[in-house]
Amino acid sequence: MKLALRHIEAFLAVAEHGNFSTASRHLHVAQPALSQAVKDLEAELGVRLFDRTTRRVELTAAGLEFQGSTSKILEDLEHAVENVRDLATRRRGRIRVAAPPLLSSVILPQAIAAFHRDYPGVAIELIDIGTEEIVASVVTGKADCGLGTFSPSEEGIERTLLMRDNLMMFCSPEHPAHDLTTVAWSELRDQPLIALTRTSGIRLLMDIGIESAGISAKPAFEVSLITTALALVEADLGVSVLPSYALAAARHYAVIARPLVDPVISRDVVLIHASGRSISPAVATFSGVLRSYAQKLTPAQGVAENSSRKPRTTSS
Amino acid sequence: MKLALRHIEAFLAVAEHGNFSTASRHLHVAQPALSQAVKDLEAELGVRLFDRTTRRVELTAAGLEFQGSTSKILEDLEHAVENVRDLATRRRGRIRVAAPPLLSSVILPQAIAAFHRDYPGVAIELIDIGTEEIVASVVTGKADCGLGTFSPSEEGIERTLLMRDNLMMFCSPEHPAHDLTTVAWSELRDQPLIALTRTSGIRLLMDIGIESAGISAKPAFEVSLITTALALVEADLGVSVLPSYALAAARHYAVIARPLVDPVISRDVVLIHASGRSISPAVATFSGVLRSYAQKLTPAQGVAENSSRKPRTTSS
DNA sequence: GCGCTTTACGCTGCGCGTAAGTATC
DNA sequence: GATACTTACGCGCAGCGTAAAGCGC
Repeated sequence: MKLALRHIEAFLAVAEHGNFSTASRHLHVAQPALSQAVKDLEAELGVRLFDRTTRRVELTAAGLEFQGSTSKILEDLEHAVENVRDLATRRRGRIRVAAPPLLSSVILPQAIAAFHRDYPGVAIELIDIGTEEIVASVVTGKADCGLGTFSPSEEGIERTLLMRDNLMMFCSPEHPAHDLTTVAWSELRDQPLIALTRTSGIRLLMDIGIESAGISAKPAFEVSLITTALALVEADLGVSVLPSYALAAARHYAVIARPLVDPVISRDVVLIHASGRSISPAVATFSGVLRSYAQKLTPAQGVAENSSRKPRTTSS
Repeated sequence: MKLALRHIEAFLAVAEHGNFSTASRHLHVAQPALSQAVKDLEAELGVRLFDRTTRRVELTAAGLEFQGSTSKILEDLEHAVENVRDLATRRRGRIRVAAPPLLSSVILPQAIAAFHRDYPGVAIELIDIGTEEIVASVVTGKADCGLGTFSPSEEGIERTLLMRDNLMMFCSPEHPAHDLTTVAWSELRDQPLIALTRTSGIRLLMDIGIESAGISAKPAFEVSLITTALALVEADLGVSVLPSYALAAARHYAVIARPLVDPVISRDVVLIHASGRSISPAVATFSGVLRSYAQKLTPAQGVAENSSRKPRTTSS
């Protein structure tokens, strides 16, 4: 014979109701089933738990003691189950998302805000670190998921494409390029370049573009924050090379953007999580929210300027 | 689907061992049974508890949390079961036995000592109160069992005969009655009587004997303690009427005893417990110990004197 | 290819419900 | 005699074990 929760539940129900009949109705079982269960439990414990005639049912000393301990235990178990179910239903949880600075300030804030509206119990921790540290964070488990652009050779991660975009040139509306539809990399020759620091993934792509165009542009400025770069561009101190989704970050600046061609350098922004490790329900849902926000941003692809501040239309 | 202890146990075993195979051996079940149990549990909770490939099995965040709570809960349950089993095996428990002063000092000390040797974990509470309060104590549950002589009209109690004995006259070895085999109640006429107080059950029986003999003996002394009565008897200040088992209490006194006849007044010493209420395992065992000690005392029936102090034999 | 987990499948036995029995008030 | 617990009995299904099939190393 073996102890099971049904035994405890039967016992507690009878103890609480003071008789078998109402307890059986409360448990949605036939009354003889309860008699059997309590009998089995008593046999298992070797003690009589109830003093019962056909007229009265009341706990023995042993039963009283057993009720005290088991009722608390069963309550704790309920809470444990409830707590882990809360994880499943996203009523509770934690998401640690690692992302590079640009993405942290562009897509993530809105996505996090939207997710938080729907699942206020889930704590979101945003780890804004350099792209090169993101894969390591995810693989070692310091982060649950990560955003960015990663080399296909990276191992131990699963990828989900969020969006694909091309690099664009950002410049002041007064810049001579403002009437161009596209800008070739070679046209950056002799332009004062406002570049991101070398730890940036974008900087690496920019260097590739510049090299493939056969020019050797030397950055006039090197900044780490995209906002700094945009401010410098707005002041017409030079041009910058940024992904198209930087437009979202640029909407408070008087800047325009033009697609860079020859070559078109595209960049896949993906969501990654550790392969082999299961994604938590909260992360799975968050991933979906992120995708939808990324798609909202994707139509911006090809938009060449910041229309909110400079209501001037350019041919796409 | 319904949560059962086997699910929790399966989960915890796998979590502890880190793989299904060794866990299954440890639980003495086939390995697929574990897979099924864990799978069912995960379905019930709506969360994946393990990240498992065929090569590695490790807890998810949800699983880790669930392990923390359930392992403690299952441990508590083990303790609860163990504790109530201790009651069954008499490793633990409590016996509250109500007894009148004489019995408290004669049979009970030895029986309690013997019981305590075998079951040191059982606490024994000796409630020495007047006979008239004993039934009430047992019926109301203030005591688990009671000793004494009770009217057959008493309700709500179950009786177990411990011993039957007759009233005897106790006197000094120098008393004229020392060469009598028996003493008739009528011979108590004009004897200075050392009586117990009216709350004593023995006193009631004595009064019955005196009345049936047609004499009207007026007590010279009224004492509440049997030891006091024996001391007075030893000092030859009078004779006393006591049950034969009082000899056991009298073994330190220089007193002799003679059976009282015409009529022989017998007294059933019984163990009682509340009817309808189940007797605890400890009380059941204690009852047996008491019976055996009472039987050891019963041969004393008819022994007329204290042989240890006065090595003189009297015809039975 | 080996060792682990999972899936498939048949069977045993547990536990439920229905029905009859028993005891208490 | 009414009511509530217990015993008896048959059945369905949960859960186990055996066997076969994925799936990583």
